[in-house]
Amino acid sequence: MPEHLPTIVCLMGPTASGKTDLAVRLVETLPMDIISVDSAMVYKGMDIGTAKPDAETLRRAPHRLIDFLDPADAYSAARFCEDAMREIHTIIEAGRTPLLVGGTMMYFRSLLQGMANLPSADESVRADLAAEAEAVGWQALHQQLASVDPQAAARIHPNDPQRISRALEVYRLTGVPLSEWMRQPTQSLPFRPVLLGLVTPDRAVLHQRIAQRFEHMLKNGFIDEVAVLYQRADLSLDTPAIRSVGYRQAWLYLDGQLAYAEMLDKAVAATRQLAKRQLTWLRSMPGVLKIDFLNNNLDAEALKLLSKIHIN
RNA sequence: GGCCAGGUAGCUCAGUUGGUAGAGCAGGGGACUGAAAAUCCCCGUGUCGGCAGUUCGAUUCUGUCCCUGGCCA
Repeated sequence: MPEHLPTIVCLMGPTASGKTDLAVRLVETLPMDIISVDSAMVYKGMDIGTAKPDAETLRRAPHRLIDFLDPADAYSAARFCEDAMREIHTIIEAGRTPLLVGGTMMYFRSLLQGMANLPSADESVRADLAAEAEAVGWQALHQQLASVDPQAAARIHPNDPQRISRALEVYRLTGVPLSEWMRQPTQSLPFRPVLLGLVTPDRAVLHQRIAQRFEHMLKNGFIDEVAVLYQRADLSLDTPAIRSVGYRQAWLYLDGQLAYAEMLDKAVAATRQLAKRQLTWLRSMPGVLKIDFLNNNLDAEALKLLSKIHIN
């Protein structure tokens, strides 16, 4: 890729791998500014459970794209791309290098590879589809999809309501099948991305950290944080924000559907599963420089990798 | 100490009228285009508590021992 493009650095990794800590230390020594790539930290009032950096940390290392959205509002990969592009440009214009940090791998992929110019979500179409599914089942809607967009139907599993719904939504909104939309070329990224991935050969240690961190969250008032959300009439288990790892289980606990110990077990398990999916993304993503986050010279290692690249 | 119920996958349990066993959860791998911390797909060998007996063959029947829970002393 052309050398004259401005550099952006992407620091990726599974939950509890220490991304934020490393990023904060990096921006203290390098002329970089942090953009968060995290679908849950965007929400206000969701601090403890998302492991959002505290006020003191944010003063030292400001994060863009956190803490600006109400939990009742839906965010999306497309909105992230717009927001991130805006922040990236601002940082580059200031003569600095953007450091994109987070674990929402689809946001990274969308930003780096671009997205088709699809219509955004439409609540009323979604409601119609959900009602139809209630009546005839998702399998029937999958068949319906097969008749208007065989390509999408072939790649979307009949048991995957979310994707069946989205594909039919796009077709109903535009009269053009999703597969057709996705054929349009996306414009290439006007930056030179440097990809760093925090990984470790020892999954058991990551699991341990995940368990410890959730217990720490509980000690720090996580349940109280969720209780505030639970009291709101406009939030439910159908709200994307409330479906987040930990929040969903705490919600069920507050609702009396889970005992405390079950809530703890299930929340920790859900976090492990999230980490596994993030690692799957990381393995499939080309060009990622991997760093073992259990390495005791983590900072030096990261700085060494960054010293080899030209930052803005 | 006596009686009863159990001891089967990491966990909770099902099952085999005797032909060496299967679900859920956990775990592993994968997919992923406006919900993505979401939503899905694929993956099940484990001395069926130990030992002995009956049997062509025992995880299954019998005996005995060990362990756990309950009731009675």
